[in-house]
Amino acid sequence: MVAQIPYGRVTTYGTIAAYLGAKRSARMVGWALNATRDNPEYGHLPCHRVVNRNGEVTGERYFMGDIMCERLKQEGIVFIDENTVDLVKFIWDPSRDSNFKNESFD
DNA sequence: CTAATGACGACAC
DNA sequence: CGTGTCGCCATTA
Repeated sequence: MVAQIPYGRVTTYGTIAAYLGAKRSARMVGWALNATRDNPEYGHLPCHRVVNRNGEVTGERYFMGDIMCERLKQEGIVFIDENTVDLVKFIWDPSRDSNFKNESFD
């Protein structure tokens, strides 16, 4: 799912969880991403494009250092704060992406 | 089995 | 709009 996030866009844990049908499992999304951390298979995953509901790049302090913020800025994401992106402008809603809409995640 | 915890979210103040 | 609470689900102690 995270791998489908378009360049220059971000999405939130809740959005992903909601789209997968697990609206109340936002934490699980973070947990899932955490699992990819030491998993070489997902090493290339654009996890820096996943932020929390407030647009805060919380994972930054947790494990990737400044990598996440730097890559986001590099992609044209506008930060409204030290570690907060302009979620209103760059939020990516999977249900509004025609290329992604047809994927099945039952 | 119970308690605590987390890359979180919604809601009440 | 910052802070406090409670809910969530999987994992771990």
